[in-house]
Amino acid sequence: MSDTELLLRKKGLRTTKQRKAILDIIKSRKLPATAEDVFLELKVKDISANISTVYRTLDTMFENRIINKFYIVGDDRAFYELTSVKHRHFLVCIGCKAIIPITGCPLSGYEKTLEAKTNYRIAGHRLNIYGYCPKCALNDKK
Amino acid sequence: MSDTELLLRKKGLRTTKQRKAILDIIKSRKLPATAEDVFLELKVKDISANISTVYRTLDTMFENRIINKFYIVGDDRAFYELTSVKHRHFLVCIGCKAIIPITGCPLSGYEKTLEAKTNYRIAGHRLNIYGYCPKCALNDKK
DNA sequence: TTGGATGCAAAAGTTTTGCACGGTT
DNA sequence: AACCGTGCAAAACTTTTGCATCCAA
Repeated sequence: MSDTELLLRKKGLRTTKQRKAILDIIKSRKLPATAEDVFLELKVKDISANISTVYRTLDTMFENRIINKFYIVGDDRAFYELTSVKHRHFLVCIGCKAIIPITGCPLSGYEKTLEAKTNYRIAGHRLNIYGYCPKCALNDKK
Repeated sequence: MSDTELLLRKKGLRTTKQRKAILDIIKSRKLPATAEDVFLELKVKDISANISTVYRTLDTMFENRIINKFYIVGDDRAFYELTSVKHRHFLVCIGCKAIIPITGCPLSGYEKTLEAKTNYRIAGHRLNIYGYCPKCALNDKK
C-alpha cells in the first residue's frame, strides 16, 4: 500500500482514485497549489475528476488536517499545502506575485507566551511577508 | 474640513459622499470589516451606495495605502482595516471564529534580517494566530 | 466644463450543493 | 449491502466590469 493511501486510511478516509491522485499532486508540489492547479494537473495526467470533487476532497483533507488552507494578498483564491511539510513561511513579491519559502520561523516560543497571556489554546499561525523581489524593486521605486 | 476628507485629499482622491461614509465606517470599526459589513452599515445609516461602489472604493483605498486587505482562515471573504491603526495581529478562534487583536508584534527586527538575507525590499507582513478560545477549547477536546 | 465616481445590470470567478449513480469497505 | 464519494448541473457567493449618468473640481 502506498504512502498516500496510508495517510488517507489513518484518517479513516476511503481511498479512491481521485483522492490518491489529488493528494499525490499536493505532495509533489514544492509550493502551495490552488484548486485549479490541482484540477489542471489531474487533466494533464488524464485522471478524470470533477472540479467539485477537487474542492470537496481538498476540504475533507483540510478538515482532517492533512493539508493547510490559506490566502495570499493579491490573489483571492485559496492555496493548499501538506500540513506535514516542514513548518515554513513565504515571502511574496508584491510586484510579480512570485512566492518563495523562507527557512526558519521567527515565532518559536512566542506561542507559549501568548497562550499564557490569553488563555487560548494556540493551534498554529500563518505568516506571510510581503515585499519586492530584486527585479521588481527596480521597476517600482517608491 | 473633516479628518476623513483630508485623508482622501492627501492622496489626490475626490471626496464624495460615498467615499467619506465608507472611510468613516472603516475608521469607526474596532475590528477589520468585510465589504458586506460596510455595505450593510451604509444602509443602516441610510446612505445610498451600490455594492460595486463599495468594492471600487475599498480597492481604491487599498491601492492608495489608506487601508489594508487580507483574509482570515475559515472565511473566504476579504477583510479591510485602516493602515494607520497601530500595527497589530489577530488571534482567531477556530471554533467560534471570534477575532481578537494582539498587542505587541513578535517580528520587529526580523524583517531587516530577512532583507539582508534575501535582497528583497520588505514592505510588511501579515500574521494571524489560530487557536481555541477558552469556551471553544472545552467543547473541542483534541 | 470635464474627467473621475457612481448606479445598475450583467458577467466573471471561485466555491458549494442536490441528487442520482458508482465504487469502497 | 450499505454507505460514502463522485459527476453533473445548477446555484450561491464574492468580486469585477461596461456603460450611461452624475457630480466634484
